[in-house]
Amino acid sequence: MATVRDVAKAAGVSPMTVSNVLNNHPHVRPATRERVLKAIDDLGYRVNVAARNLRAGRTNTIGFAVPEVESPYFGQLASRIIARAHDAGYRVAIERTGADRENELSAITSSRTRMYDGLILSAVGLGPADRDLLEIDMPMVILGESMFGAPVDHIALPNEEGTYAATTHLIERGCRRIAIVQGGDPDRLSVTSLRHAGYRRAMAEHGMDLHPSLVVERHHLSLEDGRTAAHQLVDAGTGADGVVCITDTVAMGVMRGFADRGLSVPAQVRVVGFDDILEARYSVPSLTTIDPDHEEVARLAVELLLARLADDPHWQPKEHVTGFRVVARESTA
Amino acid sequence: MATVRDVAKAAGVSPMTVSNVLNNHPHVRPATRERVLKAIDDLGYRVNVAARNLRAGRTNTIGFAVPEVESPYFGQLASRIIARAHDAGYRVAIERTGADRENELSAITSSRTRMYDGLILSAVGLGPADRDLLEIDMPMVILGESMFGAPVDHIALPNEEGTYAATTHLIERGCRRIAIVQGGDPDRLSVTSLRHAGYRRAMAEHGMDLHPSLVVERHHLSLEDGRTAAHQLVDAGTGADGVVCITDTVAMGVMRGFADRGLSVPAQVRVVGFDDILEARYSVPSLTTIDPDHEEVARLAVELLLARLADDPHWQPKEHVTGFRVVARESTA
DNA sequence: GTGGCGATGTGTATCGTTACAACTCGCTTC
DNA sequence: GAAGCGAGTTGTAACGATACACATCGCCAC
Repeated sequence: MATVRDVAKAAGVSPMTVSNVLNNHPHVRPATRERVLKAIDDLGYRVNVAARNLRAGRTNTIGFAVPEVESPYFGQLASRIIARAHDAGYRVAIERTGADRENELSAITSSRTRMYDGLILSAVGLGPADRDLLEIDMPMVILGESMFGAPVDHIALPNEEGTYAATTHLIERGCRRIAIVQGGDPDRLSVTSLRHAGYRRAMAEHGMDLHPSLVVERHHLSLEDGRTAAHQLVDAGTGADGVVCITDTVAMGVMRGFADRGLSVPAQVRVVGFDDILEARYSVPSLTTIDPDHEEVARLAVELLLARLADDPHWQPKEHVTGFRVVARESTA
Repeated sequence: MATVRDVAKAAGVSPMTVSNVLNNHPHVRPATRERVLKAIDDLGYRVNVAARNLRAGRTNTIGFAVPEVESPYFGQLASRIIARAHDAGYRVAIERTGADRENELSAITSSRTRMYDGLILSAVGLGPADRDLLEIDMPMVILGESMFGAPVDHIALPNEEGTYAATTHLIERGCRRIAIVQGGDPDRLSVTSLRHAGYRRAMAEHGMDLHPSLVVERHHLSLEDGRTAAHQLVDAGTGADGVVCITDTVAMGVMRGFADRGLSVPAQVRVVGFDDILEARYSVPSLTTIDPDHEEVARLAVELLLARLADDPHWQPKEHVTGFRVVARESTA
C-alpha cells in the first residue's frame, strides 16, 4: 500500500507537500497540486487513518453505545444521530453494549472507546451508584438514566410525565382497570421505575383502583415479553380494559398477545405505548403512544457532545428533559 | 493521558515490559506483572488504539455497510454479524451508505474504510457495471447483488426461488389475482428484478393472468411505500386477492394500507413478505414470509471475510446462495 | 568451573502522517 | 542596490505502541 513518501517520490515533491495537498492547505501552487493528485490517483494512494489519528490525537468519530442494535427505537435514534453528527463533520460508530451494567461500563472504560473522540451512551443498566465510574477522561453524553452529580451531560426522556399523560389518556377514554407492563427492578432508578411512578400517580390522582395483578413485570422489553404479558393479563382474569406499556415494542407484543386470546384492541382493551417508533404508525390497529421528540434528543445529544469536545474551560454538566406529546391513534380510539 | 512510558516509569520497568504485560506475552515474572498492573490502575492508563493500529497494521475491526440503520432487517442482521464476529475476536462498525450507488462506492473507496480490516457490504445500489471499482485492495464480502467476475465473495439470497415459492403459496391458497409490490428498476439486476422474475415465473407456470396493473412500483421499500401501494391496488379496482411483497417491511405497510381501506387480511386479500424479520411474527395478522436463513447469512459472511483476511495464496472468490423456507402465518391463512 | 540454556527484561527502530520552523526565491520598496 | 516580504516548499521531530534482536542472570550438567 502506497504511502505519502511514495506519492511524494512519484510527484517529485516532499511528503509534506503531499500532506498539504491532502489537507487542502494553502500555499500549494496549482500545478504542483495537480501533479500530486495525479500521483495519488496513479498509485491508488489512500491515507492511513490510524497514522493520521495517532498524529492528530483525534478521530473525528463519536461512538453511540446502545443496548441492542436490532431494536427499532435505537435504530431510528441512531439514524438521526448519524445525520446530526454528519452535519458537524463527525462520523458515528454504533457500539452494542448488550443492556447490562457490566457491558455499559466496559463500553465506557474499554480501550475500544479510545477510538472515539466522545461517546453518546444510551444507558439502561447503569444506576446512580455508578457515577464515580463515569469520572473518566472521555467526553460523554448519557441518554436515559439520570446520573446526578456525575461530570457528564444527561438527556432525560419525559418518563414520569409522559407515562402520566398516557395513563390519563386511557382514563379519559373510559378505561377503569388499567394495567402496566414493565421491565426491570421498579425500585431502582430506571426507565421502568420512572414510568411506573407516572402511571401510579395518574391512577392515584384519578381515584383508580390499582390491584397488584395489574402490574406485570417482564425482565426484558421485547415483543415476546409483551405478548406473554398480555396472555397473563387475560388468563389471570384481571379484567384489564387498558394497558400502559413501557415501550412501543412491548405494546406491539401486547397487542399481538391480545389477538392470540381473541380480544379486540381497542374495542375490548385499549393499549398505549411509549417512544413513537415508526412502526407504531403502521401497526393494525395503529398504536397510541408518547412521542418524546427524538429529533430533539438526537440534536441535543450531538450538540452537547460537540460543545464538550470544544474543551471550553467553563464547561458544566447539563441536564435536559425533552418535551413530549401524546399521539392518539387507533389503539385507544 | 498516560502512556506506556509513564506506566513504565511508575512501575520501574521498561516500556516494553508494559507492552508485554498488556499483550499477555510470556516471560514476565508474576511480581513484575503485578507491579505493572498496579501502575496501570493507578495512572488510569488505557492503550492508544490509534498507535496500536498503526504499528500492527490492522484494527481487528470489520465494517458492515448497510443502506439504512433504521431498518429492522439490517438491524437484526447486524446483530447476528456482530455476534459471529465477536466469536472470532473481531469488532464490527456499522456504516450507513444511504442506499445509493455513490455512497456504496464511497463506503468502499473512502479513506474511512481504511479503519477496517475488511468490509461486509450490503449492496442495493451497485450493479455488475461497478465490478471494476471493486478491484481494490480491501477484503470484502458482498451481500445482495451479484458481482460476476469481481474479486469478492458474494452471498446471495434465494431471491428468485423464494419469491417463486411465495407466489406459489398464494396460488395454492386460492388467490387468482396476485399483485406484486416492488421497488427500483426491474430491468437492472437487483433484488427487485430477481424477485420479480420469481413472481413472474410462478404466475406463468400456473397459468395466472398477469395484468400490468398488478405490478406496483415504489421507489423506496418503506412502510409508507407499502401503504400507498395497497391504496393504489384498492383504489384502481384491480381486484387483487393476493399480494407478493418484496420485503417484510413493505408487506407491513401493505397490510396497513388494506386496513385503511377496510379490507381484511387474509379474508379478502392475502399478503406474503420476504425476509422473516422478527416483527413478522408479531404483527396482526402475523405475516407469511420467506425466511432466507439470516443466521446462515451472518455466519457465512463473517466466515468468508475471515478466510479472506487470512491471506491464503490460493484464495478464490466464492458465490453462495443460502437456503430458504416458506413460513406460513395468518396473513395467508 | 565452565559452557550452555531458559527465563526475564531492555534498547532501538519503525509504522505513516503532520505541526512547526526554517529556507529559497522572485519581487517590491525606498 | 539592499532590505524585506510572502508564496511555495521542505527537513525534522514527534504522536504511542511494539517487533526484534540482544543483554543479563541463575542454575544445571558434565
